[in-house]
Amino acid sequence: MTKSQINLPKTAFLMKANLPSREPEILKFWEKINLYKELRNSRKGEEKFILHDGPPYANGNIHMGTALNKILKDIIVKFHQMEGKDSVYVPGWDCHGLPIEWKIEEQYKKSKKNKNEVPIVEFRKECRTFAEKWIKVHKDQFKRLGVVGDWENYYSTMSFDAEAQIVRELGKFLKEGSLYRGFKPVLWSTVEKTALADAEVEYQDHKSDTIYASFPIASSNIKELHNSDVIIWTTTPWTIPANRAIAYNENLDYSLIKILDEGDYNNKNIIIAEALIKSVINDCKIQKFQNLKKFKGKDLKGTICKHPFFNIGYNIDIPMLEARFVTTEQGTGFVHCAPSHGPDDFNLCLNNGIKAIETVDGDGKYTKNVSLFEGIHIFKANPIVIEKLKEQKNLLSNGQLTHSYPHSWRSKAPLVHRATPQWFISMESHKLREKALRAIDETSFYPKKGKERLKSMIETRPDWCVSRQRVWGVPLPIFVNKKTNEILVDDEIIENIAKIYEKEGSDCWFSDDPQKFLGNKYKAKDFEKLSDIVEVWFDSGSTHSFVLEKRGDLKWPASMYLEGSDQHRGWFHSSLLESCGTRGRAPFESILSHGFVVDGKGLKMSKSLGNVIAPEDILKKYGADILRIWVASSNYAEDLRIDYNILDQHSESYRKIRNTFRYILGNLNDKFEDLELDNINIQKFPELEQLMLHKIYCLNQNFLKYFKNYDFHNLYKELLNFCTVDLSAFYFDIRKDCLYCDPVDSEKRNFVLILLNIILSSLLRWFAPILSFTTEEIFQLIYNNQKSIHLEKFLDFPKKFQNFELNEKWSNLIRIRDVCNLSIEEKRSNKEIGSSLEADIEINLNDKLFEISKNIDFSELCITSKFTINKIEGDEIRVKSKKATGKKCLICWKISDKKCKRPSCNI
RNA sequence: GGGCCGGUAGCUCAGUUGGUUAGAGCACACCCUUGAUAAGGGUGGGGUCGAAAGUUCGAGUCUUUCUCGGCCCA
Repeated sequence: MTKSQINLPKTAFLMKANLPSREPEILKFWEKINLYKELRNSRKGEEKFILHDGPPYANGNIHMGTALNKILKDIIVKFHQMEGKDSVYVPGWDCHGLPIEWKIEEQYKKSKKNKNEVPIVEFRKECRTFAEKWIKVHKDQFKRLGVVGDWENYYSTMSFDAEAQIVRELGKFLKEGSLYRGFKPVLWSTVEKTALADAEVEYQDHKSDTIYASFPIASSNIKELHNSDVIIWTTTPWTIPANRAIAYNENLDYSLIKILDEGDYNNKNIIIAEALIKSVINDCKIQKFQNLKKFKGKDLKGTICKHPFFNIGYNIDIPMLEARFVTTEQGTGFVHCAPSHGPDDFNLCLNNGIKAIETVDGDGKYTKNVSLFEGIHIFKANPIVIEKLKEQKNLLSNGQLTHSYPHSWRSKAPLVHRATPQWFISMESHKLREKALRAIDETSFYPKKGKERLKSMIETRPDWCVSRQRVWGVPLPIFVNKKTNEILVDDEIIENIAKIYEKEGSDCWFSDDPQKFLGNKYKAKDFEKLSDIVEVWFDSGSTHSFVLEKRGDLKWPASMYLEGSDQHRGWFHSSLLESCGTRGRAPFESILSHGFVVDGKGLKMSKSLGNVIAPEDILKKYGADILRIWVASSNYAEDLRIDYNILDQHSESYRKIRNTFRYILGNLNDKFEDLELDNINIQKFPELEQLMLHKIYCLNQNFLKYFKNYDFHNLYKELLNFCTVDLSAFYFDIRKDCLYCDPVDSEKRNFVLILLNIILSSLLRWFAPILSFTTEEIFQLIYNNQKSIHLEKFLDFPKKFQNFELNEKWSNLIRIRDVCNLSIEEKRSNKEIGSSLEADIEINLNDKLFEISKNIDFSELCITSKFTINKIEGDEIRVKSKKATGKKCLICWKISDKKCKRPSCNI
């Protein structure tokens, strides 16, 4: 009977969230109302916030890292939208490149198709179809996470517009002169006269000639080394003419040895690694020698050698360079470096300003760049090199060795590293490095440490090699004059190519008459058309040009780029260089980088460890909002841990939040009223409500502060604590009495309802960017499927909510309340009382606290039936509790001797 | 192997320029409530701050070494 006399909460909002099945319904709603379009309309003309999407590679299902990335982007985009900005998100995909080529080749292998017999254009079409398929898959998976964006008009690096613009971008480097032709070693078959990819290489045993050769030292900081020889060991004697440097390891110990045997090396001093003395002595059959001196590798710094052929036209300095790839596994502890014939050699030399040149032609013959050897085939050169070394008395020993060596899987012929023409963007010629470093300084980084990371990479990186000998990509739009060997630099031609690509894509480069691209201005027969493609980092590094600049709904530069921390060497890096080279500044105003997803113990996820969790598993078991909580509550500056235990904990927090909403909705009976916060007359409110308004105001300030720094884990924690500490355990608990038992027309109760409205309205907005689905579910409930929460703005709380004086007073009252709770708990554990409503508390306070407590109803505050308050000296707070006496009111459940103020009190 | 970043309760995170007994929420335990009930309240236990050494009157905080992990490079 009495239940009908009180106002118990009633709501259609169920505690059971059932997110895995409810969320797809909400997705349908967003689709139905065309949320993305509505979002744009709602912020027309407002300041733009553009988070430019780093394109994922269109291949394979998404994993936790991608999910994290997209959710974090979505959270940020939504925050800015709710802040009132026109916050546009255009997703994109990276489509060209080797991984897709491999997938298609794999399919060929399965169906026993020969790739070489398939026309390039047909092959490329299959790559395109493959990428399209995965874009579709990704799109659905991203949408399911609650990510809102322009999914209908996404961008891709393989769209005709993109391919055209990439050509224009390259044209800019070409015109400027910073794009130059250099040489870089690739694995080459002299039989097929072609470069081979790693996947096309087979390792087989091969018998090689080996030599120990001398490089006489010309100058060194170590006195004793003057007139000594550095000894190197190699299995490719034919690369000696191309030698330009010698590598050592600064951590190794080296020894200077005097050879006492008769012969060319009689009384000669040589240096080798100490750890390899024995093996060299054995190998070279040295009988007698003497140890002269030991020294550290690092002391070799600055040493310059002469080429073994310095007397016969090779009068060049051979610097000694520090390199970590030098080990004591084999050889002498010194590695001979021919930048044209080895990747290690190439990189080391490039970093030290020594460029590779074309030393061997496609057939395997030395070019005119190699004196003494021009025209000789490299596979016939070893005996000649050995002979010449002997002649010059720079051959310590030679022999043969059978070892594993790369061969072509098709012809089975041994392969060589051969410097082939490649296209580079210079870091120095037009001050690209300087521009990029300046641009980094002008960029905000979240977290700050990203700045140094990117900077140190730009500081040391070599020139950017942008050409690849593959087919699935944008062709390098370059013609070389057959007679003069000069590169054709002409804006008109570049623009002509771009225009053609805009219409039909870049496939035609491989199939159509070259004259099509050259127009009437040049004759195709005078030029060689390149068949290289642009490396894919240039593609994605150019997205700012064909997405941000080209679309009217976006702006250049982007407000933010947001990716995993590995992209400091990837997309952040390539975008920075591309943009600084073509536009003199970064394409972004800020960079946010996040760590990697690891398992609950901090280990990386791997199939073999069995600790992989797929986003799909989480969506099925928990729902996207739980995953979004995980993103928001994790510190993305470090690696992010995830396992089912962690997710369980977050779903518990979710339930707390959900129940907070449910309490409000229940007491409002799902009837929500929009209130004009400025019109609220605070003075009329009970103090407790005034205190809550102050707390809301402060929370919002912290909220804004955290949001400004993209500090979501602290922001989320603040919101969660508000729900648990301030609302559930305090305000809601205290106000149950008023909400349930006071008459519906009571003034006090109405004030409480106003507060609940304000709290609901605030919480919905604060949480909306994170709990995108749940806040929408509630919004639909209170607005009867009218509009979306995501179209709303954050509330602007009037300054008058702030009341530090009141807050100070109430923090003291809460301290008193805590002591009361302790006292009540004591009685409870003695089994004297159960519910706090059975208690009668005697509160003794010192002067100061007594003063502020005068008008306070502690029985309301501490949810007891009775209280008395006295002034004491000595202690600050002292509370005694006893069991309250009297009868229990059936309405408010308070125990009293006399009738309470509730109308139908039974006492 | 090198460079960079990191390790604070079971979990997610706070912890100012070194300064009382290292905090919060969740989880856990016990109790209460059954009018927030697939809820709610109260109380409580829980930490060698990755390890060791050093600087200092005093170190989670500064230095060094080690260890474990992550990213990038080789």
